[in-house]
Amino acid sequence: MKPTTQDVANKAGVSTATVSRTFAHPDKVLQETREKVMTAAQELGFTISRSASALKSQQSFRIAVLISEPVATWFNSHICGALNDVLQPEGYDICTYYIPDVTNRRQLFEEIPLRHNVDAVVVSSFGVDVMEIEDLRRLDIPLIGINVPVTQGFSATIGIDEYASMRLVVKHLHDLGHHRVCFVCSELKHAPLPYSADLRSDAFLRACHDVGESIEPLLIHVPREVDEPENYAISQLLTCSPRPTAVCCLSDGMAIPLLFKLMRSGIKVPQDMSLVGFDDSTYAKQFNLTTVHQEVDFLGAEAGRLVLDLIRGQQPEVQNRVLDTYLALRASTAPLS
Amino acid sequence: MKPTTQDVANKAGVSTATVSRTFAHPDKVLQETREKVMTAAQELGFTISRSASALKSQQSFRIAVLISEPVATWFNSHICGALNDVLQPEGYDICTYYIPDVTNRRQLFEEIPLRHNVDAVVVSSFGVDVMEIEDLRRLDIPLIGINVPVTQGFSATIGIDEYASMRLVVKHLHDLGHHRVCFVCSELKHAPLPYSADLRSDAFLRACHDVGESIEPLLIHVPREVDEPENYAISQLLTCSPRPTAVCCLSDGMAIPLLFKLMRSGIKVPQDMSLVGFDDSTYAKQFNLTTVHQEVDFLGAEAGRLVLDLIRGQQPEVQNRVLDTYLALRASTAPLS
DNA sequence: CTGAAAGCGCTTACAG
DNA sequence: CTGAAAGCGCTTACAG
Repeated sequence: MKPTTQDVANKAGVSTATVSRTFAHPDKVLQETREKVMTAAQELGFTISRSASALKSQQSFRIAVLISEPVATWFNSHICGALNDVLQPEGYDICTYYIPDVTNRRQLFEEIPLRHNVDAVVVSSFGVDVMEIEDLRRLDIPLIGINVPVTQGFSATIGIDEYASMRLVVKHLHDLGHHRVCFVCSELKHAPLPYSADLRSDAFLRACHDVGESIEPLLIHVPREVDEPENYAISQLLTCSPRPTAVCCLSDGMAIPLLFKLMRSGIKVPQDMSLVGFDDSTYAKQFNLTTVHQEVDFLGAEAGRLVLDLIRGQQPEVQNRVLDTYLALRASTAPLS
Repeated sequence: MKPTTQDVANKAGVSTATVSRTFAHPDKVLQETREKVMTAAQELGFTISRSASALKSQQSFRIAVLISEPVATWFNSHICGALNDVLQPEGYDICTYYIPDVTNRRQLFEEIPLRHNVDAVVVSSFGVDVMEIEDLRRLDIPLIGINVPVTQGFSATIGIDEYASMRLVVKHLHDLGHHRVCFVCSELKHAPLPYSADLRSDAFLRACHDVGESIEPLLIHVPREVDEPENYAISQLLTCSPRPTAVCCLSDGMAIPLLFKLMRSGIKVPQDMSLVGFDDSTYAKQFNLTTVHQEVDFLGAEAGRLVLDLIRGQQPEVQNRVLDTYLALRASTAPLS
């Protein structure tokens, strides 16, 4: 009942080879023949079987995306959406593998049946250690990193520059006359991975140092197990003496609730305290939050194009590409009064 | 170089049939044999080829998820994540197809190579018209609806009851003594589909009607093309005379920015105006927003289980399942003062 | 440009 | 419980 290349071939009066070519390499088929085949295919409601194509052509048409936080997260959902937008039209499925735990992660890497079942692996926004990279490289397929802290071992990477980004923030606050600047570093509950948070707080400290003596950096580190990180942070902030006049957050996900809680506690933003986020994610604009904008959809789309290039055996123009971020200047920061 | 069932069979001293069975139906293989096979497989780094399994067993191990808004949306990202969590361990990939336009949507339905390339189709949160349902039914695979306004034609559906949910909201505001209650209905820019928004505002009106004469419903309809819906809504609200004392929003995505803007414009929530959202999505809790809570992860997971049941030929216990929602009572609503 | 033919790596009904 | 064997539906190198 289900039509095959054979059925189409019969109907169009050609061989199955020609039917196959019509779909896979239309340019290798005479236009006239192509039209006969397409007509026959349409009438039969024929579509190429992915499994058969895959088996024969030794591709799986699947791309694994490794994530360490749930998909239902601002960053990951945008990355996965953008990857899908680029890869689906080219015939590739994206398959997300959520690997929350760092502890037995290497074991998980082995359990995921990646071997010969995916055409490329994308690592989204977490650090992969040397051993793990080796495991992945043994698959002998392209390995693409998005916002990975260490680029070594990857076929190609793309991401933002944490340090340059934090420097934008620190510079801005410095220009506004702030001296006591605090960084709120809240580790995501679901991302118990060593790098990203540390990386950004390090970047903050380095940026403060580089901007000059006049900045007195402060760090608030919200433990992972805390239920209401913004309340924890605010308590810490209010007990600082002297109180910082500007606060940077690891992400908008921290900054936005903090903004709300500060308003509630009578601390005016930006009059009493300047506040800066990171990501320019949901609501940042509506809440007038000054934040670091990262072009996450473009990041995902370009990563998708890297995947395609590498699968097709083309070396990408830039192996480790760095995307610019910019400071979205809004009303949550103001000169020190 | 790539190990096949044949290689494993040779190494383990069994037939390929036994290797295959060890992976597909371990219970049909003697434990001793199973162990031999697994050892050989491990040593060779063997994994079953999905394409070959798929081709031979006439399954595709792919589930299409049709969405009308981007994945990078609160609802869709949670649904896709939950579906993946349930279906991936069972060997199924979920493939999201984003169908934004209602205009040539039917054509798109035909272009998506679903035929024989997916084992089930999930429609997430949009209305599918009669013709489209027919197209999908012709695929002759399970058709599952999540929060679909019309359940007819689906193999099974699961979702919340819009009317019951809005009734919770209206009842609550009524109990608090509010009479002039406004519903802000902002159509999502990316979801130019007829149903969901209309459905909920209808539900609101019906709920108002049913709760009694004393409620005077008001509707603000934010046009799709408006750039800053919350500003549009607030302008409309402030020009109402007499001004409504309570506002319900189509979703938290509207309510949360509105809450912020109201605070900014000196209108105190809840003292001057009560505010209710819908979804209980990101930040709703942190912002003390009274809202309708829908258990979106559970919804997605249960939909995944429906998919599995139907693929396996089992009729689900309930064909059209309705999940309860509840009113998350928080500080954005208060008695009329 | 097109066709005949081999074969990708599994699965499963059948026989033992 | 296990094996021999057929075949799922394509693709592609080769020949014409």
